[in-house]
Amino acid sequence: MDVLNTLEGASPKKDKHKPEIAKVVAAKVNGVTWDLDRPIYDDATLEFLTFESDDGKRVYWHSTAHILAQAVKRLYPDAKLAIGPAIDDGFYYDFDVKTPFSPADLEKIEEEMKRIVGEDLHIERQEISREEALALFGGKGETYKVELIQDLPKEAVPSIYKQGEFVDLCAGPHVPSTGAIKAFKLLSVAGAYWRGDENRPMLQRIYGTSYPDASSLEEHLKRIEEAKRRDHRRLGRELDLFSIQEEAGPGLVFWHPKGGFIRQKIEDFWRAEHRKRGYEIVYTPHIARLELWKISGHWDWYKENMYSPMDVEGTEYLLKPMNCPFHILMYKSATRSYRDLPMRWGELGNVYRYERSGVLHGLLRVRGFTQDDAHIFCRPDQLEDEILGVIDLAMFMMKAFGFKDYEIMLSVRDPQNKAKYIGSDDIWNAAESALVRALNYKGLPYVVGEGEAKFYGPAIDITLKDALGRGWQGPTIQVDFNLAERFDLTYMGEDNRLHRPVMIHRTVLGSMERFLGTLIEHYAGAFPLWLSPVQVKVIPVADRHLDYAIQVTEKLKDSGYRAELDSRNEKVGFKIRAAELEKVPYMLVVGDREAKDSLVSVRKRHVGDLGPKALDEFIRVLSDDPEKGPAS
RNA sequence: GCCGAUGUAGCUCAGCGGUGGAGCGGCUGAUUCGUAAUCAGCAGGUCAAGGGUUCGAAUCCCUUCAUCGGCUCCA
Repeated sequence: MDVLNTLEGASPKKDKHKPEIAKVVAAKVNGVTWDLDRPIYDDATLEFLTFESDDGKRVYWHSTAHILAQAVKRLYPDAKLAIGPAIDDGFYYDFDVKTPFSPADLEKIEEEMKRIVGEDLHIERQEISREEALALFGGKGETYKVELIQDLPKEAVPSIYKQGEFVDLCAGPHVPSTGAIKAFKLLSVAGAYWRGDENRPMLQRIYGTSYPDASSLEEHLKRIEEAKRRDHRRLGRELDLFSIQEEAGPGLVFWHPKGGFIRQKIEDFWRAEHRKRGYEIVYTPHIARLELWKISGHWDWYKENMYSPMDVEGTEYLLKPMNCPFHILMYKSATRSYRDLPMRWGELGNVYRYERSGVLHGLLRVRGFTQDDAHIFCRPDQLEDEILGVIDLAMFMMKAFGFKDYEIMLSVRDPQNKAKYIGSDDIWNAAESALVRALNYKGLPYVVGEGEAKFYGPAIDITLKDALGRGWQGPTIQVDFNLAERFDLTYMGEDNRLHRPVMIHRTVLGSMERFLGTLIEHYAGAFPLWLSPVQVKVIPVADRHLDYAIQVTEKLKDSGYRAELDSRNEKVGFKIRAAELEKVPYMLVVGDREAKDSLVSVRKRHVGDLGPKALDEFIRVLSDDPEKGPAS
């Protein structure tokens, strides 16, 4: 085969559409990412990749991971290499080492990496046979690499990348030399199981990121700081919204008055919106006989998430991890007619699930939480419309809380492990196709998540994107033909015969805890007007303005706004600062000037002084505020 | 649960073998002030819990609990 060309000789400078050559990290040849010095054997479409593109970033970060591995091998020759991919905003590399890395080790490794970058080692691709690859890595004692080679698909040709003394098994591509990596930082070290399997060895994973220039790296580090600033655990304490108390137990949430207020506001909105859409609100108990959970299948399929039974006069009871069996029992409390369907029963249901201690995280992963749950019982011919209705509601809710972007996943069974799920293939296929039809009807793009289904049915799971572009677990819509079967649910059809209803399990917020946690981070604690526990802070300049300040506060309260007076004996600046830190949307400064003419000096959160206004005019400002509340 | 780190006043943190410190917050007093911190005084801690080493432990060791960063798992 003749080599027609390599990209080394290319001179992209001649073409203004091509990026500056120094910034090119790799190329795409016929759509496949390609090393710049890898031969091209045929006519091809050619595209240059820079760091600006997603593929380019991946190449850049992956190359940095190799430099990390090389540095680790230099400093710790006994370390065994596992894998080192690029991730969303950087890279990691897993190592098997006798003693875990310390933060001080990271600094040493970083120093060595700088040296490798300084050496500007040429990065060379080479394709070798499977036997050669096994001999090469086997000879180095790289047992993880050997396993990877053995697991390569038959047709795959192993490729290796060399830079100086370092060689790694890798599909590539990579930047042309180590000197291309300009700015990088190792961020953290953590344990990670080999191939994500908790029964296999725990490796040491080093995370890092890199950029073509120092200022971009700096920006990235600032984004990490910004995320820390928005951390709902921190804001929850600073804004006095909620707490989790060691004395009570981990994963159990205490809603303080301000957090409770926001939660209640959301719940009120939730209930009103559900009633409007034909839902009825129900309440059910927190415990039930073990026998019920056996019928539902939870005892067999969900046991590892449930707390141990408690003895009540010789009968075993379980704390509920889900609400569905209760709604099913209610369904069975009467004979249902086809005319009754669909029935949509919503409940803000408190459920308790056992979560392993290491996974608990603020409000986002707790042991007791309130699902904004609902179950729709419908006829098979109504199923698609009902799914569409839930999708609409979910979209409406996300919009109401300012989430503009989302990702949709169709969660299906793990094809390798169907024993984890109840029900026949037929039933699962029917449920899946109902969800797919609804998504297609709406023209919504989605990815398929194998193994992401619930034990009783497939689902549409929606991930919300917050103000920083981070993804959060949001609504879920699950189609279930199984529980109706297990509980022998029926309705009387038009034909005077008994039929089996279909169930939809769904949440549109997820859980109050997780949703509030998400919302706190999304808004950075600065809730829109309608959710703010305190909407207006009235700030008198001196004691003699107290009377007028009280009048203003009362007038606002009478107009239906949540106003609070800061009557403390402090200077205006102090109270402004306090109100800003409390993230109150509006502050009203009242002094001699205002008291004289029934004015208020308006200051808007994050914006500053808006100047004096008549009190009535300010009330109009409030009622016109776009954050006054979702249209409903 | 696993790997690593951490746990000192309500919060943020210093102290790291010789009988507990700061700032903020809180309380009290003074000040009456115009858009992100007025001044002063006072109170507040079995240094996460339990055990050990030591003449002596917040400090060293062990166990437990909790938290944090991840892994696995999830609303």
